[in-house]
Amino acid sequence: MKTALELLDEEGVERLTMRRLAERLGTGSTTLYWHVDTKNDVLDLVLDQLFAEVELPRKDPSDWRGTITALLDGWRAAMLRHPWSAALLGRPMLGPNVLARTEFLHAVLADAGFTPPHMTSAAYALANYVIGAALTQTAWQSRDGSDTYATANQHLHRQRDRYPVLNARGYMVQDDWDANFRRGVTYILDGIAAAKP
Amino acid sequence: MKTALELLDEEGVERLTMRRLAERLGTGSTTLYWHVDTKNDVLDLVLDQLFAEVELPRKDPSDWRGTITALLDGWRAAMLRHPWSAALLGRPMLGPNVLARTEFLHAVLADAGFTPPHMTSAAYALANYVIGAALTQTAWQSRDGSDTYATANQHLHRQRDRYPVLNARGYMVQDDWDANFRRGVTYILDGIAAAKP
DNA sequence: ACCTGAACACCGTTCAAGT
DNA sequence: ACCTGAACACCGTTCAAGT
Repeated sequence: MKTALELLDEEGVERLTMRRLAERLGTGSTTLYWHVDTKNDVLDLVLDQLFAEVELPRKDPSDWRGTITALLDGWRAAMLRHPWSAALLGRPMLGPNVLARTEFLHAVLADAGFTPPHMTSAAYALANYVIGAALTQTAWQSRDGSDTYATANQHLHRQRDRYPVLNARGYMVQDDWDANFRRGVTYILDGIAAAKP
Repeated sequence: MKTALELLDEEGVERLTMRRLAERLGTGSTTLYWHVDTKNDVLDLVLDQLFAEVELPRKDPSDWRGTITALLDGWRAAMLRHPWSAALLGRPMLGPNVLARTEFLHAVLADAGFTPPHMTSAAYALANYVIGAALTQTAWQSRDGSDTYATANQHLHRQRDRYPVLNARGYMVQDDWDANFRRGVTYILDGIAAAKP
C-alpha cells in the first residue's frame, strides 16, 4: 500500500490525488476508501514512511555528539531527497518510524547524562532545527525552474539601499547549504553541552 | 486586498478558496484573476503580511542577545497567532516584510561583531529553529479537537516497552512550549557566542 | 482599467450495489 | 471482506464579453 505511495510521490505532491493514486494501483478511486478513512490518513502514512528511510546510527557512548550529528544528517538527507515532505510537516508525527527516531534521540541524550528539562529541550531544539532547515531549503530548491535564486539575488541587489547588510555580506549569493547546516548543528550542540549538569 | 485576506484566514487555511475569498470581497470569483495571477500569489501576499506583524525591537548594541531574543519571540508569537502560517512555509520568503526582518537579524549580528560565514550560519540557525518550532507546535495544537495530545500520550504509554526513554522521562506529558523554546534559543545563542571571532 | 458568466478539467467523499 | 459506478458539492483557472 504505502510502498505504492512513494512511487507516486516521486512525481510531486500536488499530483498526489486519490484518483491518481488509485489509477497507479490499478483500481477504482473510491476503492481506496475501504482501506483508508480519508486522504489525511494517506499523508500520515507516507510521512512516517519517509522516516523509515532515516537509518539509526550505531550508538557510540563515547561520542554522543557524533551519534546525534549522524542522526540529524540522515534525517535531513531523507527530507531533502523527498522535497514534498515539507508539505506534510504540518501534522503531528506519531507514526512508529518517527517515534522510533525520537526515542533514539532522547536515549542518546539520556546516555550522555542529560536529564529533563534539558534533555527534553535539547531534543526539541535539534529536531526543530532540522525541520526548519530542510523546510526552507526545499522551499528554495523545489520551486519549479530553480531560477528563484537568480531572481532573488537580482531583487535584492536592486533594493540594495533597503537591505544594505544582506547585500554587503552576500546573503543570497552563497548557497552552501551543507556547511551552514553543519555549523548550526555545532552551535546547538555547543550550547547543549554547556548546559549539561 | 491583503487586508481582506487576514479576515478570511481567521477561519482556517483549508477554507481559503478563491471563490470564498471573492465572496468575502463582494465580487465574482473570477474577478480576482485580474489582480492576481494565481492562488499562489495570494498565499505569498498573505505570508508576507504575517511578517508585517512581527515588530522589530529597539536595537541595543550592548545587548545583541536580548535584541535577537526579542525578535525571535515576536516572530514565533506571530506564527502561533496564525496557525495557518505553517501551511504556507513551503515557499521562498521574499516579501518586503520578511526581508526587512532578515535584514534586521543580520544587522544585529554584524553589529555584534560577527562576519561571514558565522554571521550567515547564525542567522540561518536561528531562523530555521524558529520556523521548525512554530511549525511543530501548531501541528500539535491545531488538529481540530486538540485531544491529539491525550491520544498521543495513551498511545505512547501503551507501547511503553517500545519507547522506554520517552515514557520514563514523560516526553509527551510536558507541554511547556514556551520554556522549551526559550531554552533552545539559549543553546543556539551560547553556541554562536562561542564562535564569535 | 476593471468586472462578469459560462465553461473546463479536475478534486475528496458518500453510498447503494455488486461479488 | 473487498471492489465498483454514479453522484454530490466543491475546486483553480481561462476566456470571450461586457462597462
